[in-house]
Amino acid sequence: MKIQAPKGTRDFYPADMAWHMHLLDAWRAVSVRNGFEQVDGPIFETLELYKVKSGEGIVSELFSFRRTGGETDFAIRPEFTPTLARMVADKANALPKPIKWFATPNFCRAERPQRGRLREFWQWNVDLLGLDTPAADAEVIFTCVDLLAELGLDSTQVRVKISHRAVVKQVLEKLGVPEDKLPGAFTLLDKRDKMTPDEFTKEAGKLGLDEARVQRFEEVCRRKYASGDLMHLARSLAMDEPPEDLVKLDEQLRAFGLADWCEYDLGIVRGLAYYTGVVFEVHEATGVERAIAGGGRYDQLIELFGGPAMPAVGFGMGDVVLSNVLADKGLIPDDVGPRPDAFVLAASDEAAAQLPAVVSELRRAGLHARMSYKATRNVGKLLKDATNCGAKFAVIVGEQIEVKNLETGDQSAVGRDALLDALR
RNA sequence: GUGACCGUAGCUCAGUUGGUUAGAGCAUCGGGUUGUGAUCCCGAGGGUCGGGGGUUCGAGUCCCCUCGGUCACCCCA
Repeated sequence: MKIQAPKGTRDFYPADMAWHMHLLDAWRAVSVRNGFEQVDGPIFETLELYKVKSGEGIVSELFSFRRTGGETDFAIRPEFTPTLARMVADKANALPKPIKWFATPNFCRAERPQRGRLREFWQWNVDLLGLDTPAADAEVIFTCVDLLAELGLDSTQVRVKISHRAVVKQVLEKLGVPEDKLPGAFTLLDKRDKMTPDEFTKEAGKLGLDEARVQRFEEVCRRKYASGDLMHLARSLAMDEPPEDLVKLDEQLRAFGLADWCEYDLGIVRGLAYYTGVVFEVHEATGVERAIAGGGRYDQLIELFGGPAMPAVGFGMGDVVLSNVLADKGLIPDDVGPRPDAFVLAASDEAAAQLPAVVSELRRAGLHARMSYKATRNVGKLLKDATNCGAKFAVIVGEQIEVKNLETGDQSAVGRDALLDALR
C-alpha cells in the first residue's frame, strides 16, 4: 500500500534539507549578530492558549487533538506569539530588559495549500520586548533587512512597506470617518488592490465621506511615500505637518541606514487586531508573491496573556515565500550541503583492502571523508563520483597513495604518514 | 470552507476512434574498454498508469467518488 504525505507538507530529501539548513543557519546567524537570543517552546500547546489572542474562530484553522482517554484539547502550534507571550509573562520580572529573542520553529495551519502557503512551514520569529521607542522598531526592521541582504537580495528586489496603526487611525479621523466605521475603513484599506476604482469609490462612499474625501482617502491608501518624503503624505492629507509618530520612525530608519529599503504605505493593514503601532510587511518588489515577512508593534499583548504591561515589537518570516522569491531570482545555490574534504578510492583490488584504514584515520582527524563502495577499479569513473559529491580532494590508493586536488587538477604521490597534511 | 485545472518509472514526457505482456530520454545500479574527472559499448532494476468503484467482451484512455498537486476566493496569527 502506498501512502501519500499529508496535504500541504514537504519531504526534505538531502538536497532540500541542505537548503533548509542553510536557511535556518542564516536566520540564526543574523539573529545572533543583531543581539537576539534563541528560544523555543513545545510544538503543541493547550488549545485554550490560542483562543486568548485570536478567539474561537481560530479553532477551525488549527490542527487540534485530544489524547485518547484524555480530557484536554491541544493544538499543534500555528504561530509563536502565544508561546512567547506565555514564556515572557511567566518570568517577566526575572528577565533582563530589553528582552531580545528569536526562534525558528515549524508551525501547522489547516489551510488550503497554494503558492507560498503550506500546512507545515518554518518561520523565523524576532521579538524585542521592553522598549517602546522608534529605535526599537527600526532595530527590528534592520534585523529583517539584514537577513534579506545576507541571502543576496537588495533594495530593488524587495521592499519593506511600513504603516502605523495609530497614524492610520488619526488619518481616517482627519478624513472624517466616524468611529463606528473605522473597522470598515481598515478592511477597505486592506482590499484596495483587489478592487476597481469604481468599486472602491462605492465602498468608500459607505463610510460617510463626501466625494472629495473619498478621493483623498483613495490617494492616501494607494500611494507609496519614500523615506524622507513624509511632507508629501502630509500634503495629500491637507495636514501642515506629517504625523509625529512617522517622523520619529523615519529618523530612526535613516539612522539604521534603511531608507533605500523602506517605503510608507498606509494600505498595509495586517489582519491583526492586536497591533498597536508600527506595522510592516516585506514584499517582492513587483508584488507577485505573498508577503515575505510581516510584523509590528503589539504593546498590549503580554498583558493579555497575564503578564505585566510590556511594550513589544516583532515580526515573522516564513520559509515558503522566502524560498520562492529566492528561487525566482536564482539566489538558491546548489552547493550549500556539506562538502567532503576527501573522496578515497581504490585503483586495484589489493588497494581496496586499505580503504577502511585510510578513511577512518581521516575521519578521526576531523575530516569529512567519503569512499567508493563500487567494485570497479576504473579510476576515471571513480573520479567522476568524487567530483559529483563535491569533494575537494581525491585520494587514490594504488601501489602508492596519490592526492588529487579536484579544483586545480594537481596530483602528487604522498607518503602514508604525510596524507593528512596533504589534505589540509 | 468554495471554485477551476491537473495526476503514466526518481525526473521530463509519449501512449492512435477503448484492443495483446505500458514505452523513450535523463537519472540510478552492474559490466566492458582506456590508470585520471572524459568518450564509447553492453546490461539490469524500477510503473499494476495516485487510490477505489462503475460502464464494457476488453479501460492508462469513458463515468462517479476519493486522495494528492497547482491556481484563485477566503484567511493570512
